[in-house]
Amino acid sequence: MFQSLADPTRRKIVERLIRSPASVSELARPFAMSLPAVMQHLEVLEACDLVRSEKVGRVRTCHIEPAAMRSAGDWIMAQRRAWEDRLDRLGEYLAEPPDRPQARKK
Amino acid sequence: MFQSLADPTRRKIVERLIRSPASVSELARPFAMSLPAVMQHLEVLEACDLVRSEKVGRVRTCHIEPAAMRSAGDWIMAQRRAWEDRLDRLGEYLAEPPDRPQARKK
DNA sequence: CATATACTTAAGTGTGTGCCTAACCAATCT
DNA sequence: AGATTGGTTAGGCACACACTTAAGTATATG
Repeated sequence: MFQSLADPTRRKIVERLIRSPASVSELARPFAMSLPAVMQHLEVLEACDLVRSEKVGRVRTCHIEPAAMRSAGDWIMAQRRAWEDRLDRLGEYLAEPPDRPQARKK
Repeated sequence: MFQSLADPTRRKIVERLIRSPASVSELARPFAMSLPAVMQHLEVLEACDLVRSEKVGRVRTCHIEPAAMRSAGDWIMAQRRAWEDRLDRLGEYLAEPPDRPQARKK
């Protein structure tokens, strides 16, 4: 999932698809890149359920599946939250009398 | 930044550092991996400002820098928001009379 | 001073990733 | 039917990445 969003091309594709669904060649047009290359990016995005696509006639239309996006957001938010909790605990600690050994190692 | 979080080892390191700062070898201990390997992960994390570290005596202590984390979270949140806006607009569209050509191609 | 500890640097290796070209279907259009 | 359009498959190539081992360097410790 992060692996997937690690590539800038793929992020651009996501940004594009957020605006509206699009066909493969529509997605490929803005990039200075062969069509197969874009296809492979789409495969990656589909593999992690960020994007889904259906083929009608000869055109495949892709759209976003926001559920996966949420899970990546969740991880980051969880880390951020944990960090803020830690800051809070640090605040409490600093509020206590400063001469306390408590150097408990291992 | 996403590139950085793409690696599971690196995510584990971040999770560990969120709990509290730690030395390089402390960070390395849980992993079945040589110390230099962990160092390289740390370099990546520092390169994108997710982690910072100072050396005192012979031990280097690492801690998180939450600002960078926020920026990745922001991107995801922006996408999520845009998606929700889009759903809203779709709702408005569906509320309109359904017989409208508007097939504007190219 | 000698040894152990905590990193650091350097160099090398196997695998993965992103991209390409070329050839190949399968719907549409004339 | 024949040409065009939209997509797919296959193979290959170059570089980046995640490691490794081996050999440092600097700071404690006995």
